[in-house]
Amino acid sequence: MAGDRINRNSFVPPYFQLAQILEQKILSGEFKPGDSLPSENDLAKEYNLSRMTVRKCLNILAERGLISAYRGRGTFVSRPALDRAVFTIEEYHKEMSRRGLNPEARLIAVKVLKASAEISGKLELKADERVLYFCRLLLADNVPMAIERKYMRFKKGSPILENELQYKAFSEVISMHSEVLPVRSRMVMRPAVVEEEDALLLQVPAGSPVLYLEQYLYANDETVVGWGFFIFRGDRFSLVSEVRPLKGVE
Amino acid sequence: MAGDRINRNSFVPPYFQLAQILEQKILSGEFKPGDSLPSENDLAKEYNLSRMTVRKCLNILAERGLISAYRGRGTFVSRPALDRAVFTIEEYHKEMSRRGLNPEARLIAVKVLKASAEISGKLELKADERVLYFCRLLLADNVPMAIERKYMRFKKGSPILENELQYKAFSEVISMHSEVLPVRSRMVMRPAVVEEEDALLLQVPAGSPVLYLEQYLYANDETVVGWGFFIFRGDRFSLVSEVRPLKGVE
DNA sequence: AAGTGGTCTAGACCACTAG
DNA sequence: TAGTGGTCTAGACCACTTT
Repeated sequence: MAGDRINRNSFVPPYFQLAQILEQKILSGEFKPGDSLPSENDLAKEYNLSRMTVRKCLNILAERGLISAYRGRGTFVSRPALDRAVFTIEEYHKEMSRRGLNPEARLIAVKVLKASAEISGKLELKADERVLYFCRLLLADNVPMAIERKYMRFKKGSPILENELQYKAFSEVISMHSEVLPVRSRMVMRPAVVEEEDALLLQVPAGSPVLYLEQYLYANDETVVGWGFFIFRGDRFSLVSEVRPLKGVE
Repeated sequence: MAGDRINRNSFVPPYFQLAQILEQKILSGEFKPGDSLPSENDLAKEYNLSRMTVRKCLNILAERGLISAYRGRGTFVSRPALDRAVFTIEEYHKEMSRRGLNPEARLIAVKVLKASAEISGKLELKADERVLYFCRLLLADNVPMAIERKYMRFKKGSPILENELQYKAFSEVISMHSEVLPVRSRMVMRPAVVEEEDALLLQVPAGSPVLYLEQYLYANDETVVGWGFFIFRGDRFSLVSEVRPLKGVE
């Protein structure tokens, strides 16, 4: 019945070999959505593995959404979640390097401002308290890709080095400028049309579609320690979600 | 040094208790980014657990990005990836239910078409082959949220029940209409401005910002078995990415 | 050589589900 | 009651890194 065996001399560990075997049986239709898999004990016997090893393999497949386990009932093949998408945005420099582009950041402005109503609201400050603001233009292969505008609580006597603002991510800038470290983030993304001032920086017509990506940073005590946003060009920046096969992993 | 103990009478399993303890030590700054954690053997001794149980706990923290383990060197606290975002879009009905909204789908059109150049390209068909097309208007609490337009290879003599198109996700529609099941997906998201025809359906002004979400579905042999897209209203639909504390899990 | 994480084993007890 | 998955244990060997 088995057909496939675990190769004990392979560099690929047994738990991973079994995961590949089972994945193939699922993708090829031998196990169909809703079917139950053999029990963990049966798989252990069939492939001459300990139950813990079988479980490690099943955990991998479960993480990938191919199967679901239910205590007392068994382990079942899931309907693949193909109408679901997961989009990941890395820190800008990593994101662009990943895409094979040459990233660059140009510092457009650094200022200490009295917080406007909007900013003091976002940063949970009293009106007119002072905040540190900076603006960067993010490029890839010399083409403007995004504008970044960020605001943080201003700490007297802690100078910001312009040099740092060329390379550091927002949370790193805060880490160095403040004693309260950000430990949690919240980001909100929505489509927008670009306003005139930003259109000039991005070198696109006013009214072009863009992605507006808002960022809140929180300290361990839930204080907001930073707020701001990115504006990404819609014609140069899209997000991709893919379900990858197990083969290519590691 | 320890301070915290594992409560063996708790319903919370030991591996999870230890994960909470270690997470708190990381978030509070007792362990700082770059610091090494005690070795797995030391943690096992300190908390009176077996090494496998300690490893299960560390895996949880590693999945969440709080720590990284290196063979031969040790386990280290990571700088939290706060300038990174992960956005998840569920299948429409689930997504809206999750947001506490009442989802609904209205079938606008179902047709068998000769594939245009664009469609036959996307579906890897010869020109003029026939494709099945449908269009749905997706609502939440009676407000239009999105338009969905989908195309799939047409299979003669396999009727599509209009009823199904009210509830089923695209990949399910294909599963029932075709023998070749989709097992893999690819989605691409970008901002756009809405065209007049779509603006009418969505009840927004032409030129309003929208999210354009393209979907490709593949069979096990890499054939494209479905293609299409969603157009989401930008004023009603945004995506949120949050780093959650361990406490709230399960 | 000593210490680290990665993997594996052969048991065990438990909570839960089903017949 | 028998079978399932969830958790835990106390070992073991390995590849790798550091000293």
